[in-house]
Amino acid sequence: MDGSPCSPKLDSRVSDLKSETQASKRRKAVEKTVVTVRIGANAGKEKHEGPPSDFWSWRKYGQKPIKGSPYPRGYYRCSTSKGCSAKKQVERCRTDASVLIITYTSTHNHTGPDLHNTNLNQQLKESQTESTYEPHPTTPKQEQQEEDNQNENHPIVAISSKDDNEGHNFHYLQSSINCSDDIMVNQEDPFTQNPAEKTDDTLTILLDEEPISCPRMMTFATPKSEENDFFDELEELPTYSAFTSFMRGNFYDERIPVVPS
DNA sequence: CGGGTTTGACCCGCGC
DNA sequence: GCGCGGGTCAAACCCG
Repeated sequence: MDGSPCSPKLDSRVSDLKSETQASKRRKAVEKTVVTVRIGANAGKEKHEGPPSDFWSWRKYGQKPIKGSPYPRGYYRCSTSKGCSAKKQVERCRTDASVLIITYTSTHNHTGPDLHNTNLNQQLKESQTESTYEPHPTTPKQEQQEEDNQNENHPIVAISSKDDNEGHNFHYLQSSINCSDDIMVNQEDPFTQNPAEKTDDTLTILLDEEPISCPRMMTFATPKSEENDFFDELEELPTYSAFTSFMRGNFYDERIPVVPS
């Protein structure tokens, strides 16, 4: 990957092009939304707990082992729209494998897959499809093991809003939906605190036996029985929240973070 | 055939 | 100034 048109030298030019991207992607961090998803400890499922997060399509563009964490972090980019710079990082809580930490970076510069339109079914379908993107989506190769341990039963989600500088730029606020109980909105990064404590704490608070409301939404939203079932396992609150929100018609208003940059 | 995933290498920010 | 670690890119491979 270097010999081609992108030799280290050329990189300079590339950097020029991606100067913006790089600049924002680095540590500077732009808008960040951290979503903690708790998947049933060992639900007993062996598929995947995937981070569907939303009905957008995500394409994995990288994966890296994180120091101190036995689990790798996956990097996803929104593939729904070409120019969309929305990204997300999916990683497992090192202290609690049943906890997924999904960090959303940047926002979608496009509307969802026309959820409001009549193609709801299609959207749903897509969303289901994307659910396959998981950290170990189509390739049940190795990590399968890890995932096995935590497949969900009670999807618990904690959403934390992180801003780049100020301290309160935006939030992925999910309105007070049915699942609101299941969703937790934190203002701090789940990782900044004591993973063990916070995770445990936060997640514990979340729904633990009320996954019904969410799954239900999914059900109603997803006419597919097969995928539905399948989805049932991976679906997370973010999806619900998004769904619910969008269902309420405030979807975007609520999710679109306002980044003063 | 197209889209997506995997994997290794490269680049850059940050901490020491 | 150096090293570490994180984040992204790109080519190859795989699956639908």
